[in-house]
Amino acid sequence: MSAPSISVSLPDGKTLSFPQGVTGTEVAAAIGPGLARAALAAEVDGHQWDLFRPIAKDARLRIITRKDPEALELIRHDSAHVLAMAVQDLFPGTQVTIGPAIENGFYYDFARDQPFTQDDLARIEARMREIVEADLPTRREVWPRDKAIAHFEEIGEHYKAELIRSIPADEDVSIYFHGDWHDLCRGPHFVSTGKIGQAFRLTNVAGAYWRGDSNNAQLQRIYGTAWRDEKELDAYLQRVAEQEKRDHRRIGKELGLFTFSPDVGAGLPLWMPNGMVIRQELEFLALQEERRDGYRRVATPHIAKDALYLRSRHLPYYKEDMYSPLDIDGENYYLRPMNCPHHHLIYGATRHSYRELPIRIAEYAQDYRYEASGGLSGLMRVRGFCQNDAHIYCRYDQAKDEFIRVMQLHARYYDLMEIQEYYMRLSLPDTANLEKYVDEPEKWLAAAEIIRAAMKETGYPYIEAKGEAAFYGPKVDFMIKSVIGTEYAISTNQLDFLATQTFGLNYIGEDGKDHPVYVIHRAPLGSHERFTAFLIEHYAGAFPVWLAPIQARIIPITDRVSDYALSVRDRLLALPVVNGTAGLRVDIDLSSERMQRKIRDAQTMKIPYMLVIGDKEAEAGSVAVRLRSGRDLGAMPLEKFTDRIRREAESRHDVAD
RNA sequence: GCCGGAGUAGCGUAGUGGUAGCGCAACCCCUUGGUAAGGGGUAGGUCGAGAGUUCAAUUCUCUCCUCCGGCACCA
Repeated sequence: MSAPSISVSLPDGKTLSFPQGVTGTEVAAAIGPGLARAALAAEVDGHQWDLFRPIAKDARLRIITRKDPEALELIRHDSAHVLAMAVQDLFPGTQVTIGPAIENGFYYDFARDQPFTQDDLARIEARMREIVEADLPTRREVWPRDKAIAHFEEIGEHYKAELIRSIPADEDVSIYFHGDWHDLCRGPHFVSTGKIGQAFRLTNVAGAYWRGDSNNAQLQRIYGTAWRDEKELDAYLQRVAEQEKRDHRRIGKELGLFTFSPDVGAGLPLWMPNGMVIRQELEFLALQEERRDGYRRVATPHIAKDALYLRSRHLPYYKEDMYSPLDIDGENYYLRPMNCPHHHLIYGATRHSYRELPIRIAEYAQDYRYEASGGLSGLMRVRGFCQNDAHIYCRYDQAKDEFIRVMQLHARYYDLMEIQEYYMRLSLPDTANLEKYVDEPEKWLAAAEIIRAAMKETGYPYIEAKGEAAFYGPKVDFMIKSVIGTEYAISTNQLDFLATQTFGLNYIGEDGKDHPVYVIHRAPLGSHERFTAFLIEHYAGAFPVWLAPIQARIIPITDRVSDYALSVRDRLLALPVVNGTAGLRVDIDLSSERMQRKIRDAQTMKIPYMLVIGDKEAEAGSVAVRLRSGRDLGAMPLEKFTDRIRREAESRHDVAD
């Protein structure tokens, strides 16, 4: 079979053929410079999945089939256009703005005074299906910029006109027509609306600022999801349903992990006994790992005077995001939003020789930030949280190796928690917006170099992002994915060259003189709050033994064995466990319910082990072990069970079921 | 903070301009049962808070609180 060719229809009715992969430049040369601007239809004999592509630079004209990753993006982008068509059809006077393809689907932002309702959404979706059914042909035109501005102003599309105004004056713009409807668009698009297919859904309406700026007017954004076929759509909807089932807010309630109260305040979680177990175990893990890496623990107050944050320079940057100060004896005390300044004071309290460095100061520390009310979300975004914080004070020549050690510490945690997918995001200052950062260009460059070198050396995947740095230095965030693929920004690490100035943090070098220290801020486990939210989703609440709030529940079948069952519990509670903060966590169900019911209750609580005890077990001095997977291990001597559960708790690795 | 939606018992929910039901959980009784819901009964509500309209408000209006979906923000 010969490769399909691309035929280009010219305005005068002639058709030219090109092989696949021809570039826009080549086509332009063949049809003449005058025509390159004209309407251009690229089409392939007998092929369903061709597309329009502007003749520009070296863009390749090629056929996109359903197998191409690009096709999905086209389906979504075309869907956004069809959504806008449907909306303008049903709600005249609504202005269009932008509508891109995004992960899983698309959206379109509209300017309209009246809000769209759920009912409107259903009507719009129905209209979209008709437009797809009608299979309207796509046509591309290239207009001079000024003509486009005048046109869109004339038809009342002021947002579009504004968009075009930001394009350089000598550039042309492309306009895509689907039937009579048209929109400014870079393309490409399919040749007709029918190519989208019907595997799409409108999902929700939301507010969104024009051009992403909260000083601008707010538009109405309609979101949709779109796929190649029903099967993909169903799989996606199922994934969403699974995410809802694993939602940490829901499971947190079901398992009694944490709660909130309007009387305490938004974003201030109350940790319940079961949730506290997870916090304690995480903290104990950090304690062990950090001791291995030479950290020393400190404890510092939750409040400080404004003087501290003026000195650290946090106050001017973040005043709006801090709780209002307490006025005590005429002085302003702030709830601390971070621990860095406190730790700096500890470093600075003593003179340090170059021989002592690096000095690593660690604290699981409670912080308070007055986060915007609309951004709060379960344990993911809170106003009171407890950070796995530490600061490393080191020499310039040690910074890279220290940074590498920090990243390796992350990897150890991820390994332990079976986090397969993660990457680092290096955040540098936005060069267009430099007033947000400390003005020390050379130090920025030097710090960025150290971090890049460290990241390269570890070999973990990373990306770079502009404009996300801390004001005092570049930042490396770790992004991790749960088993169902949701991404969490879980840990943040920075290389700080400012603290040495603001807090006078130095060390005495071999030459007997003072030298500045570099400070590494790091928090591999992030906060208890967010990390727990992640773990809940990751494990769907079925925590491994070392984290499980209740590790084993004893289920006596009859009252006759109550005494034996209680003695089993007491023996389990008395066992020392090396890694556990307080031995095994075991309870007993002495209610008069039937055994089946007790098993169900334990299952619902996702307790790893159920120890069923009846006359036989009491007689033999054994326990019948059932796993939450449903597997029945049968009766075994208590010692055999304790060996297993202790090994699991101590190693932090469950035996495979 | 902004746009939109919501708040009824511990949890999940129904409902109405004439002050509320259901399921699960809780408690009591019967049941002593061998691996995911035995049966019966009892109790539990300032219908998120405050104000207004009304003869009468859980229901309509306003303000506040809290939550949800986004946006903006995220040291």
